[in-house]
Amino acid sequence: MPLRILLVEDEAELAGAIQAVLRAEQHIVDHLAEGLGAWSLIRGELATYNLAIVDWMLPGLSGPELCRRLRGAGLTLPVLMLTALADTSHRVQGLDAGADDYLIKPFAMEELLARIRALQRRQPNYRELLLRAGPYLLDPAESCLTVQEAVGSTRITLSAKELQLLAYFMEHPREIIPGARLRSQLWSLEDDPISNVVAAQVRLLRRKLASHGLPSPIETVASKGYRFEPEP
Amino acid sequence: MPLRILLVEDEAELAGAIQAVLRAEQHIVDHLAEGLGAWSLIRGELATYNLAIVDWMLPGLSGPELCRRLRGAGLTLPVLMLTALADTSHRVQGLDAGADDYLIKPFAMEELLARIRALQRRQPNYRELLLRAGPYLLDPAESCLTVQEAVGSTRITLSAKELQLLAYFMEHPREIIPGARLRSQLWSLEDDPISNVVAAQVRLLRRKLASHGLPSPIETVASKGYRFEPEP
DNA sequence: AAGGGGATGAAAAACAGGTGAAACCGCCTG
DNA sequence: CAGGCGGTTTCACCTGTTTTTCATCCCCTT
Repeated sequence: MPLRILLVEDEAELAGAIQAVLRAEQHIVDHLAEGLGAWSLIRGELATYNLAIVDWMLPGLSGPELCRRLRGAGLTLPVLMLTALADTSHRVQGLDAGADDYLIKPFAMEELLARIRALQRRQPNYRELLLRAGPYLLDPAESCLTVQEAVGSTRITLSAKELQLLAYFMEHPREIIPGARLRSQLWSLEDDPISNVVAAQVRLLRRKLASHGLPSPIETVASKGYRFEPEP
Repeated sequence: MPLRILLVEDEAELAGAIQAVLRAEQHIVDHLAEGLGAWSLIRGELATYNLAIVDWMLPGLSGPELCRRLRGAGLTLPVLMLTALADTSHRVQGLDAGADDYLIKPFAMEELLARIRALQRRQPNYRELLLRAGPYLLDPAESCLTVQEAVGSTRITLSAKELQLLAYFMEHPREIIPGARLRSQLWSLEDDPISNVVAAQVRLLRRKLASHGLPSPIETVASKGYRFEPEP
């Protein structure tokens, strides 16, 4: 399932490579080059991150320092630290600061991905597979949706964005969700803030459901947002 | 839920952008370019602010100085300070002065919004939930009103302005509220002062209630104002 | 009786969101 | 490496709702 990841790395080239790889894995990535901004971004609650990848050496607020702050604020967000030094003394410092895992540069991208998966599995609230709301059953691993109907059920395979969107809706059933919230939670903060991606994607999702003969569970609440209504 | 926000920022362009974003979120915004005016505006009773966004560097009364004065006067109004990166070394000064949070320029507008939400949640009297007066029950999150009746109850969904207006009435039950006060509390001080938005909006609200078969709890006290009377 | 503030209905303006076509992009395949 | 493909985003335009304005009208106060 796609994760929301904060990457804090000041070497532009490495950062770019990591972003590309993570995005290819369908993750939503925000990138910052310095620690103070990361700190404020996480505190701001603009987006809910599932993981932070933090370089050891950063201008301003260093990686371990950022980590310490996070822990100090009571946040359990998994942190994967990147360090250029195989130095064990640093390792201890980092663990003290509250990092969850280490990767020593240079590393293979495959290993980064593996570490991320491992870290996620270790999460206490690690959501094993399915998400259910009313007759809707979402399987992020297969990225497909199964809907119970009066007779039998329908199975629909979803694209990455459709999955993310529907997952967010299903995690907040019946709640009025402003378009702007979907925007900040499901799209990287870096891209153009004036665009109607959200409306467009909602439309695609609605249309896909409709094309399978299902009634749309997503209603629009005029100038307030969208609402996912599991029961008809 | 919409907030009343005072923005004190002397860079015209940034100020404009911030205003636009906040207004898009339904907040009511007043903008000033210097600290002294802000000080007097907050002390005056023209409007009651839920939040002040204050630039660090201001002509006349500086941000921290304004902050200190507010605290000195015993006001607990949350203050979000904007600082240029160069001023971050002064952070401690700002905290001393009594600011509640910081944002380092440049920042993403989305982040500003998130900080504002976080700040509100931190408020001691933070009332996420419901507002009640007599048989009227207002739910800002759902932006709907539920009215208890002899038999059963009626649920009405409200638009943004209707919600703000009714909330204000319900917070001041039985009180005679001059139209001008609604005007200054619920509309930005900047827009055209000669217009009958208030009367028009009161009318819309009354009409909406009437259309659901409810007696109007809002009466007009000739040339004095309006009164919200929860019990019939 | 005059004047002012509010009430009213219609219309305009402002806005959010919906829509289809087209562009774009990474990826796979021939 | 070109071409095709599915997924995603953008664009320009359309629609429906909310909010404000405007031009009266009404009624209470002075």
